[in-house]
Amino acid sequence: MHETAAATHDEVRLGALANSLGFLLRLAQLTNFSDFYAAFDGTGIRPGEISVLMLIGENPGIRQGVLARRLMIKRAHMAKMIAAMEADGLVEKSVPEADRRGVELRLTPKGRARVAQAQPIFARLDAVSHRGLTPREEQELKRLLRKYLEIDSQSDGREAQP
Amino acid sequence: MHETAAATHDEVRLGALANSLGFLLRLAQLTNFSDFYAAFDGTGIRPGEISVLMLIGENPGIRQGVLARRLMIKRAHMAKMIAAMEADGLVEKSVPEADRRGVELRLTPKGRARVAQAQPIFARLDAVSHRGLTPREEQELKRLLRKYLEIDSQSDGREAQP
DNA sequence: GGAATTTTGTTTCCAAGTAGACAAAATAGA
DNA sequence: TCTATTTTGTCTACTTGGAAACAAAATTCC
Repeated sequence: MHETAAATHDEVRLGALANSLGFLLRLAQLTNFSDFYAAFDGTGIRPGEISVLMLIGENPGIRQGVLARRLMIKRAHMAKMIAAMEADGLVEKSVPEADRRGVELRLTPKGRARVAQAQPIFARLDAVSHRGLTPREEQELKRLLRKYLEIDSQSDGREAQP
Repeated sequence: MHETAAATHDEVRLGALANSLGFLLRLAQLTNFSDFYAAFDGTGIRPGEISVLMLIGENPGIRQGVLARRLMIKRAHMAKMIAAMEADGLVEKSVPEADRRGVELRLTPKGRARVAQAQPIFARLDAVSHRGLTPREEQELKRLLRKYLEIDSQSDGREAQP
């Protein structure tokens, strides 16, 4: 029996979307997230939480607005995340004398322990999440994404030391 | 005056995250989305809506479960999106005789008009969203993402014709 | 043929994230 | 000084998406 135009066998024509950067990025991110959740299964660690903790660990005293801008999420949402993490004892806030509007963030020992717990899982995930790509291609993919995002891979955004 | 360890000037050290595929994909997707919203400003067209409409247009009669799987969203959410689009008169459902559990989707004339309206904006967006990349690099980025996703760029997921 | 299982879509409730208004503190401008 | 603007974080809705339970139809297994 001949097939009609209706899609069968889960085969889906993507048409113009197959060449859309946004569409490809969205699917790639969802794919990677599912790898993340598989790797961190049972730990209760989520992508948003661990990336915030890692950035605070790398940048002690960072302001939450700066963190929100770098992670491209809204300050309102960052406020909620930080409040929850503070309630969990992962992060501590301090109000700097120089500008009492702001809040400086630092990891507590428990927060540092959480990052340390995640580190090996994170490393293993990154070593296995290649999917169809060769290691060489994955490096190239990351390089292109960093260039797209205008992230300087070596300096990690650190200021030059005079 | 010498700086403390606290991050100033919005400079944020990314540390290990700068080499994390998931982190880079997330930021890239958010960046691209903001380009999308800028390009489609005023039209009321959102990424999820237009991608669903385009896929239905390319695959008349597609089942909503198949669509959900391809877009990597949950059937529950797809049901809500389709219900809203049907209420807007963009999509029509029909129950196939062969399997009365399922629902086949097709665009209405209004749905086709919406896709036609989006097409030039979409094309222009795709031509301008390069950011730091050269056109050559953007093509390579898309190729790597398709390979990561195991999407066959030429066939668009279409079955081979015997 | 008829009960168990699976598939498909839906419904309800919950979590993640955004939008916009707000208050407090800092800064700019006369 | 002292008002006006800006910056920073927060609060209250609202939107988007997922988890789990459910119903109806199809399929499997005897």
